[in-house]
Amino acid sequence: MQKSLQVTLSDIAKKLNVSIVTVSKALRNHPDISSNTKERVKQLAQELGYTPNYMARSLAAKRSNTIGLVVPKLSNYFYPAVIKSIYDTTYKNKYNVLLTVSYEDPEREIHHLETLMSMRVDGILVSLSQKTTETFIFNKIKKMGIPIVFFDRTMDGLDFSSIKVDDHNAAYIAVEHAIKKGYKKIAHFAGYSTVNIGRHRFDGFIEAMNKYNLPIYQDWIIECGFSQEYGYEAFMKIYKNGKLPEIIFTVGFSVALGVYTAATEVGIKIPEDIDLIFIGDGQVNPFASRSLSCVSLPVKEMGAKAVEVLINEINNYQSISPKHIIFRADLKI
Amino acid sequence: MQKSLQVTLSDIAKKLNVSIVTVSKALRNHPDISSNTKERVKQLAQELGYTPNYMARSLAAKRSNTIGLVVPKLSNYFYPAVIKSIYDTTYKNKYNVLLTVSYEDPEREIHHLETLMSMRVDGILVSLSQKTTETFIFNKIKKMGIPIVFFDRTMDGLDFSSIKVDDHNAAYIAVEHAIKKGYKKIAHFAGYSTVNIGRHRFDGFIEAMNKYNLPIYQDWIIECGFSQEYGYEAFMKIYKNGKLPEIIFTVGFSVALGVYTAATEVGIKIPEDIDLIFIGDGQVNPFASRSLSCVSLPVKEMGAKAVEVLINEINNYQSISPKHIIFRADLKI
DNA sequence: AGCGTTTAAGTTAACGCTAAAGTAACTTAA
DNA sequence: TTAAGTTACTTTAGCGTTAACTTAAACGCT
Repeated sequence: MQKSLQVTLSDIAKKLNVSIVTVSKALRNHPDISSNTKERVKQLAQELGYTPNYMARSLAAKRSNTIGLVVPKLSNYFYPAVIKSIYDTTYKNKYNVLLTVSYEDPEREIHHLETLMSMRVDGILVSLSQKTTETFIFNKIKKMGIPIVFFDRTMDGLDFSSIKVDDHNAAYIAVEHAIKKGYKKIAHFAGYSTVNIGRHRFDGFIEAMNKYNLPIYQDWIIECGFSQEYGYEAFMKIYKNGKLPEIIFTVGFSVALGVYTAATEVGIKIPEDIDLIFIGDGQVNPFASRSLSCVSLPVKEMGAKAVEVLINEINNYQSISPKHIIFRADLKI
Repeated sequence: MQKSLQVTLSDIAKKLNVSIVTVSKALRNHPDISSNTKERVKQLAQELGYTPNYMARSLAAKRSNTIGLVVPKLSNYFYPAVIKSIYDTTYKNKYNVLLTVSYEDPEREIHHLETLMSMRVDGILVSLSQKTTETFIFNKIKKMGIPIVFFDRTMDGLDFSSIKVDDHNAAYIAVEHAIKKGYKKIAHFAGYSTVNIGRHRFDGFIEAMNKYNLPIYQDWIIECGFSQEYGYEAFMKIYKNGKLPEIIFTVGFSVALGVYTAATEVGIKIPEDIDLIFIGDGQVNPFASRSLSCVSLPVKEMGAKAVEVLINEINNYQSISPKHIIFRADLKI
């Protein structure tokens, strides 16, 4: 119990009277080694509680079999869902993931990116913080030969692969669906126009309304945040105004939830009195029983695709040209 | 551009005509080096875009300045909130965090723990998956000399430090508060009794009821899950039964939310017709405006304490004796 | 028997860095 | 005046692995 706490290849080698390299190869199932020796090595490794040292391995092998992941936050259903998908995909591909969270802070984002570089990850997956403006770090990463793939929150003008959702189209689909259901008085509880998602979805709303020549009432367009409280407040606001729409299209699930709460509170039934449609971002739709429609983002597919593209770039680093993949949302009725 | 992509200490050393070690020390602010040389080294390192190789550093220094974190999931407000707190605390202490998620799967949990060991983290913070029964891995980690601290979800009979919340007491406080407000007919929407949290909170409920000699109606005790849908269903169930309590004590925030939704849907006002009290787990209480009470867990404090205890064990590895810290919840009115 | 091939190892030289132990040139103190 | 620091470096020796090469024996074939 006083001995060095870490069991190394050399410990195993000595006990078995073979060379260190033989042990290393045996544990990695290298064809050089006879199945007999492999067995003996593995057996002893197991007994001694050998745990490979990834630091040493990565240093020697010049690859870490690890990818870095930077997300802006963990709240909201979206990120946990994408993360799950990314985890599952990397797990299948025998990569490890280093997950970091920037908490929407560009400084931390850079810090994490530096750390991932220092850990010599083989590739990096990034969803940018909302306030990120500085691109210096990404060029540095590129110079180091580490491929990056952006997903969801990307930045224009960067020469890296990106996986995005067509928010404009998602909103368009939602509104078009509402229109085809026969609604004409359509309200939109939008996200902040300063945020990409909010803006794109708003634009999609406008496009659909224009396409079908429907009037847009400013009173029914409420720019609010993405969370439940905002939906609640927004609904109360138009409720007090008195003039009610036939359907409300909300930027996201949480806002819809807020609307639902507010509406039931004042005795308005959903979807009978006022219908509701929203863009879902990963969560199971608990409204399903109440036959609400939603446009759902292919969250799982996005995560998987991001990993796939990244691994591909890792394996063909010399010859990559940035791919830009845009997912379209599905209508769920 | 064809040159080796990674800038190393040796590159800097050659250009400055000093030894590698001088560069290494200069960058780490070692007192051996004159401030003049330090400046020159740092300047050049910056220019060349030097990024330290943590693999090599950890290997040589035999410490990684990194701690591993294993949580069972990312959904529910609780974990993201604790993670944030852990991040903030480690950041201040100049440690990096490797965050992994077991997704309540013991197999993945072990996989992640092995990975963290292989990465030679200096210490590990674990919140167990619900299905974990095997303790072999923890003893292995101990043998490797890596300290572990459990938080929130711990396991009895393990000789490691733990940071917990007194769930029993939290429930007791909640129920006692209800009783002191004058309520006698108290319902409890409980979590699964197979889950620690659910059981402990249930016990706390029972204890308070007994203490104040209040009758417990089986019909008002509904064992359900921890999420919104369950709260909704549970409420509908007692609503259909016809006999309504004065106040409902729910295991968690989400269940309370479900109750609220269900109640408003059937025209019962909260808190006027039926009051509601719950145990909050990190989320801001959006009911605040409606003057509901909740018992809130000191999530932030827990995360910070867990890190503090772990770092202490890292620094005094030879002489540690497991600490068991139990946080008590606060009543928020 | 002689030759190429296969199998199952072993040897050597890194990977990029740091701790520990020098070293040489200057101080300082009694 | 000289032993004992101090300052600012350098040298040496790894940390635990792996890639690339070398070696030795055994095998099959002509």
